[in-house]
Amino acid sequence: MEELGTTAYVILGMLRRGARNGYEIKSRADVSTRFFWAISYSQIYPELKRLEGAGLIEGEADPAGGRRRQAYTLTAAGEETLHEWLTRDGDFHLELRHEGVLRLFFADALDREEQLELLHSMRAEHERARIELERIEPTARARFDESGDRFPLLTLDMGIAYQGFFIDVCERLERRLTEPQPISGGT
Amino acid sequence: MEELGTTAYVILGMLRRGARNGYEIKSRADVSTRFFWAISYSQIYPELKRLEGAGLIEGEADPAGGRRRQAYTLTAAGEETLHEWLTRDGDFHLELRHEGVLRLFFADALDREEQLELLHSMRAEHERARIELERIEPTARARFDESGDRFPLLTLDMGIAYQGFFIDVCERLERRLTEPQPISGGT
DNA sequence: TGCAAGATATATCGTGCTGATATATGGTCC
DNA sequence: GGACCATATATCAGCACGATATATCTTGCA
Repeated sequence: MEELGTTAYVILGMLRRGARNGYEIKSRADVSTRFFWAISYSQIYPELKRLEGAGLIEGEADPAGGRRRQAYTLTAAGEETLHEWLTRDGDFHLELRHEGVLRLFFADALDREEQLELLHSMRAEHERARIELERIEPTARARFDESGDRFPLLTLDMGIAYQGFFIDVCERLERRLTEPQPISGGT
Repeated sequence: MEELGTTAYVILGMLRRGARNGYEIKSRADVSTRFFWAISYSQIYPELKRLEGAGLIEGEADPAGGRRRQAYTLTAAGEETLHEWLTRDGDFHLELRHEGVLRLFFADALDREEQLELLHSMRAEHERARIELERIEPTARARFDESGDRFPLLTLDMGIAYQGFFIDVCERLERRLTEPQPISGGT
């Protein structure tokens, strides 16, 4: 079998969690993995067929009234493949795209006041993001209490701390730029 | 004029910094913006032509011996466009793809020992990344001393702290998972 | 002197992903 | 009855990545 992309493992993992079709996978991902690994329909539906072809999942017709629907489940091979990925050593895919930091990188083209405004609006952005995550938190906590699976809640709390990291960095830089004559760029 | 993608602004910014052609833009980006906004040749060369067509940059033949080379410079319009982007309020593009956190999200499928190994190898990955950044730091510091532009150094230090954030998170989680009976997933 | 290896410089291809849109049906509310 | 939203699948244009191809210039060293 060819190698699988990371998106394929999101699908396997979500199926293992109890998601049954493409729509449910996407809905769940949109309130969880989206923050560190987004997926879209145009990946999900072709990938479901590919995974079925590879024998990692099985689908059967599951119409809801007159609406066609396909219900998928993990096969033993699929379960094994997911486990292999989860325990694989190293080879992490790790990527950040952050337009705020990018602008900061070029901020020498700005005057002091504009630099401060950039930091301020960047901080505001992360504060909005943190609030969004904090709104999800009670739901995640409730689901933990039901399921006993603590990892979704744990990664959510990581996300909240992650936003906090950027908020702190912005605040520190804003303070430093406000000071009379800062010397260097040390940590 | 159509809207520009963020990559276009990387190019404008790099030209403003003194990069002259596609190769130099890519070389510089690979040791700086790469860590928060990666770009590739297949974006750079078509984009240079597009930006020239839009009047934001100007290119002239600049052969090096028998090797063809095109030297670009910012126009006044390009400078202005860059400034508009840098001072634009909000609308940040912010995106993370982190396979380690994703695996952690699904880590309920693992036993305790495998979970610890996942955290350990994730932490090792971030430690490698931090060391890579720390190796660049003296160069960035020297360039700051020459140019007086502190922002590249500043964003590099942010990157180092960023890796530190994940290292700390992993350590904390490793400790918590080692403890006898942790209760919840609180921060 | 010869020549291998690496740096400089541009270009392109396959693949994957995003965001938007299209198409239906089912359920809820007034 | 009809408006509106949720459910469910599918696809397309555009952007981006990573790898590779091509060619020339420079460096090192035997």
